[in-house]
Amino acid sequence: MTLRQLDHADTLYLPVTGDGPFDFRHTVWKPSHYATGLEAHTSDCSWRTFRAGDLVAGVRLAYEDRTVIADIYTDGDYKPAHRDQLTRRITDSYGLTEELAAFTELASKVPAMHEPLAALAGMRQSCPEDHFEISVIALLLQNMTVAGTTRMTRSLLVNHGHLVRFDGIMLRAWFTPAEIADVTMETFKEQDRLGYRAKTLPHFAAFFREHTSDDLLAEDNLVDAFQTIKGVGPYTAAVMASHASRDPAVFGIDVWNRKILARRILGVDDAAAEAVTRRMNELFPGHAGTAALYFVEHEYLDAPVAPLLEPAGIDAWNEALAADTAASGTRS
DNA sequence: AGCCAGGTAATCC
DNA sequence: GGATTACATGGC
Repeated sequence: MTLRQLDHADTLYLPVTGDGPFDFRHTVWKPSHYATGLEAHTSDCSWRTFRAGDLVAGVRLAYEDRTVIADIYTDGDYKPAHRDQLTRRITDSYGLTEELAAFTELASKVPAMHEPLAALAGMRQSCPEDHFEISVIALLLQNMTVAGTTRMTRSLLVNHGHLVRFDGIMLRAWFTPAEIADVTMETFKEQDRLGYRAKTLPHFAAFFREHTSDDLLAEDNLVDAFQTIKGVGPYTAAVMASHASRDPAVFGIDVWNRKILARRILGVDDAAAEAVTRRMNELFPGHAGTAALYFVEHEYLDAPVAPLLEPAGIDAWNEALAADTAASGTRS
């Protein structure tokens, strides 16, 4: 994998609409999210890569006066259509035009939600991944420890993705479905150590090459269509719906958030998935997904999985990413 | 060694 | 149907 240097191409000023607070830091950086190398965060600035077709874009995100300022870096072929695409993508990824009032109203009536709401008021769902990318994440989370998921994610991005540098930060970028079209199941299994998930990934690539992102927006039962793929069940489909499609009523229940939610809303260490889901829907009708987000992020707020970087730590971050890439290159 | 982890599908009664 | 089990992998 070669390192691409990206140059500054544009600055987007993206208004945050709606009344009420906006929590930029916890919208863009989620305390519960594991490290992927796709994004980096300090206390007041974030960097993230996006794919827009063949384009690899690096984005620096900051916030001021109800406006997200997105500096765009690319490797040369930046066109007006890309500006529109990235404006929409970043606005949607972080819910900048979404209204939280209905959720906040419900939440204020649930004592268990008072602390999360006080700590995180104005936080939106974040999903900089597109439908394909978030589906890959959900696949890698299946029946696996976070350490295992992190390992597989890193391997896929090192071996099939991209490495970029812009604005002083080094980051990984996703592969597109087209870019892994010729990668075999054997490679995913033997090189990337995906286990049984190796069989499913080629089907994802085929599905998302057939269904372009514009088709997906028009598709009204994408979740059902996606579940016809072998290896995609209710969890993976729900993660796609709640994150990439931003359905506030939906959340993918797994053994991780099941325990967190059982403790928060039922007062027990664990409970059946159906019982947890039912209670979440009773307490937060139409907004159970948003509520789950608040409970989970509050759980990790004091001990984030991937803590914010100090500005002085960026050199070490860059060196770690470069070393990781070099190590992979020498492996047989 | 054996069990389990941010699931899923196949196979049993 | 609902309950049980194999599926890959690596960490403890």
